[in-house]
Amino acid sequence: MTEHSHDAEETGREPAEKLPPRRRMANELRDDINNEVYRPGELLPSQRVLADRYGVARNTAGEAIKILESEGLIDSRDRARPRVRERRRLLRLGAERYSNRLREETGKSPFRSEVEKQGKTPRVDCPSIEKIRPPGYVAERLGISADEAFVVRRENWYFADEEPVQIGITYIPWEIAEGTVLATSANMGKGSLYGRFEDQGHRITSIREEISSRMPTPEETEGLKVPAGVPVIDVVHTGIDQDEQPFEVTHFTMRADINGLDYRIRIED
Amino acid sequence: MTEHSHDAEETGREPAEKLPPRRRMANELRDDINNEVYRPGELLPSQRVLADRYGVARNTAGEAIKILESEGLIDSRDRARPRVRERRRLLRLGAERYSNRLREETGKSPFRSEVEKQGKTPRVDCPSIEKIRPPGYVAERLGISADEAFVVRRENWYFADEEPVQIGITYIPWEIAEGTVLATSANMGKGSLYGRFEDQGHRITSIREEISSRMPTPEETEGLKVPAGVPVIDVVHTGIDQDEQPFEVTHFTMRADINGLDYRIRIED
DNA sequence: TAGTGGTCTAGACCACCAT
DNA sequence: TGGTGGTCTAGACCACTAT
Repeated sequence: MTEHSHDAEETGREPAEKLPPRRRMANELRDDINNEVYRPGELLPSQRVLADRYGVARNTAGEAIKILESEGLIDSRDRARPRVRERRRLLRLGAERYSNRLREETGKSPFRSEVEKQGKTPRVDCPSIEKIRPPGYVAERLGISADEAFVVRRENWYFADEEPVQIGITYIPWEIAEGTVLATSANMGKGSLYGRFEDQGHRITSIREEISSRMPTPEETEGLKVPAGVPVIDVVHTGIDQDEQPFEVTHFTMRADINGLDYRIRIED
Repeated sequence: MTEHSHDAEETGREPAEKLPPRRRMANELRDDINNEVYRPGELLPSQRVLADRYGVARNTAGEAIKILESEGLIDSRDRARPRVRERRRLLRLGAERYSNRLREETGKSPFRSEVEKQGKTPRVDCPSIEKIRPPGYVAERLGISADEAFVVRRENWYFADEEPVQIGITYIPWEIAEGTVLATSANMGKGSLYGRFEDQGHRITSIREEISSRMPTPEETEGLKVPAGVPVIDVVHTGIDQDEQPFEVTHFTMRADINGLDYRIRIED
């Protein structure tokens, strides 16, 4: 005697009743979640209760739940009872974040403004600055040699209300960074990073952003606290100056449940 | 006497030996994959062999493999032996695909050009055209009422070498589509979709693209044949005309293992 | 036909957490 | 302290696929 409503099932799914138990169970639970029988934030019944209700072994119930988890519908942090995942508002990062005027007016970094828009407190950490050989894809985009050139690698971690949100690794040709705070200091001062590039004669004029998505590595899962069933978005950003020269590459890795991108682009004729 | 090399393990990982077997096993297999002990495209040993080698039950070996699968490192299509996944070249979709000049010159849709660049054969299917009430987010972007207005909904499936690559759902205000091929025909003729908009007096002048990423729904997994451990990218695209009026919204859903985005953007001062 | 992955079961032990 | 999820095991049956 189940308590849920599967009366007029009309989801156009599979052969229907020939599914293996864990999948049938996952399907019904998914429907219940989508129909808000279980609401966002709500706890699911325990595995033992569910196993009983569906007439399967506890193992099997656990597997059904794991299916939903991998779809991002359910959140099983630690050993807590699984909850229906709540959809989160996304940070919407756009290209205006590079606007020179905006930067000069507010002196504030785009990440900070966007986080504050959500009433949260931004924090940016710069745990390391190194002089290294550039990775191949970076050298390529900067138009330098991966074997001969050096770059400064700046690692940045971005937080909203102390929750890790994204990582950004910035690579700067050594010729540009040498002798400046770009090569030495975590604190970029007024106008932030792009303010300093301008001091060096590189005013950001256009950008290239290459976007892709994938599942996180275990290190990223750990560091960014990415929940199960949530991908990351990679953005390889190249800053280009008034002479059409690339002067900086930043590789962002962002939790996809918190971040999105929002571009408004003029179409060249 | 294992055959693989875990001599000088120096991955800065966990408490090391206190991990549960399935996780330890997954870690070692992952290292082997990253170190190309198992090469891309190569078959992994069978679960029974692995279970033996690692001294665990077959179940447990299977779970370890499932972990790597969910990370996108391994491909277990159907019941075939799992293979180390090969990284695929991405279709790089950019904003120049909306260039009016390009369209007029080649008459070719941007998707087609990009697929042909990879030496593959593009195909676009339009299985349905309907007149409906717009979903809320579409109405919002078109600046119309979700309760009173109608739109034409055109569903498009994109293939490369007969492999499904992405889906695009285009919504067009009824006022614009009414009485034109936009509302009736799968075949858009020369200049494709945007050619027809131009016939109606809407020349694409700027676009807005909102990008996010998530795991696919079961329907998408099925329809797009998304392998396990691969996310999808959502792009909500809004076309804006010479009068700054939105005239079309297209919602793309793309397999993230095949598609990427590539924007070059002028920074307005 | 032999081997594979997919799946299920029943029972077990653990660490953790709220009461 | 009792219930939870996490995990492992050993054995089993199935459908499919290579040979």
